[in-house]
Amino acid sequence: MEGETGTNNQFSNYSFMASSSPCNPYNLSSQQQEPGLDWEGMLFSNPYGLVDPNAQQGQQQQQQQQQYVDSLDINGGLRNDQEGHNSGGGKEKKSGGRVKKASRPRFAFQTRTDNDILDDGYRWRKYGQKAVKNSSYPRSYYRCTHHTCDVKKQVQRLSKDTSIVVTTYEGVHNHPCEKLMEALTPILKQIQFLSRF
DNA sequence: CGTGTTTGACCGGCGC
DNA sequence: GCGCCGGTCAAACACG
Repeated sequence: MEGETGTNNQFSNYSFMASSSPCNPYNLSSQQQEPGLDWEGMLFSNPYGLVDPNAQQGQQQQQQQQQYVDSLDINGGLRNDQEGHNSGGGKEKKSGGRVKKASRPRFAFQTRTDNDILDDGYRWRKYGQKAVKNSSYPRSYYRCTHHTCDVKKQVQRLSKDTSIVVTTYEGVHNHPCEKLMEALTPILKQIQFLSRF
C-alpha cells in the first residue's frame, strides 16, 4: 500500500499501453466491444496474448503489461509471490495434495467498459467475490469451466476510475476456445473438402 | 435437472 | 502469537 503515487503512475502508463496495443484482444478503448468473437486475438495460440516471461518474441507492450502484473498491486490486492500463489484457503484440499504449481503466467489489462463480464469466448464460472481494501468495488474470481483447464481470472473495477475494469488472467488455456472452434468448424470442413482436389 | 451465482466460512501468508 | 487480508470452498439459491 505504500507508494500509492507510484502505483498511480504506472497505472496510467499501463492504461495507455493497454488501449494502444495492436495485439491485445481486449483493445477496447471504448464501451462497445464486439459482442461476438475477437478473431485477431483468438487466432493466436495464446488467446489473451499471455506473456511467457521466457519468451523473447513478445511485443514490447505485452512485456510491459506483464511487468505491471508482476510488480504491482491492484488496489493492494494482487501479489506475485514466487510460488505463483497456490495457497488460498479452502478446507482440506491441502491434504488432498494440491500440488504446488510453478509460477503461472499472469496477464492483466484494463478495459474501459460498462459491463464487468467480457465475452472472451471461454466459459467461466464464478467461484468467489471479495471486497478488497482500498477499493469500493469487490473483486470477482472466475475459473474456466473446462474440466482439464485450470485458468483463473480476477475482475475488479477500479475505484479511482469506475469506468475501468481490471481483468487479471492466470494460466493458459489447454483447450481450444469453444466459440472459436464452433465458428471455425464449417470453414475447416470446407477447407478439407477443397483440399482433396 | 443441469449449470452458474451468491455468500459466509475457512485457510494460509504476512506484517507487527 | 495475533490479527488482517486475499483467495478458495461449498452449500444454498436462482434460472433456463
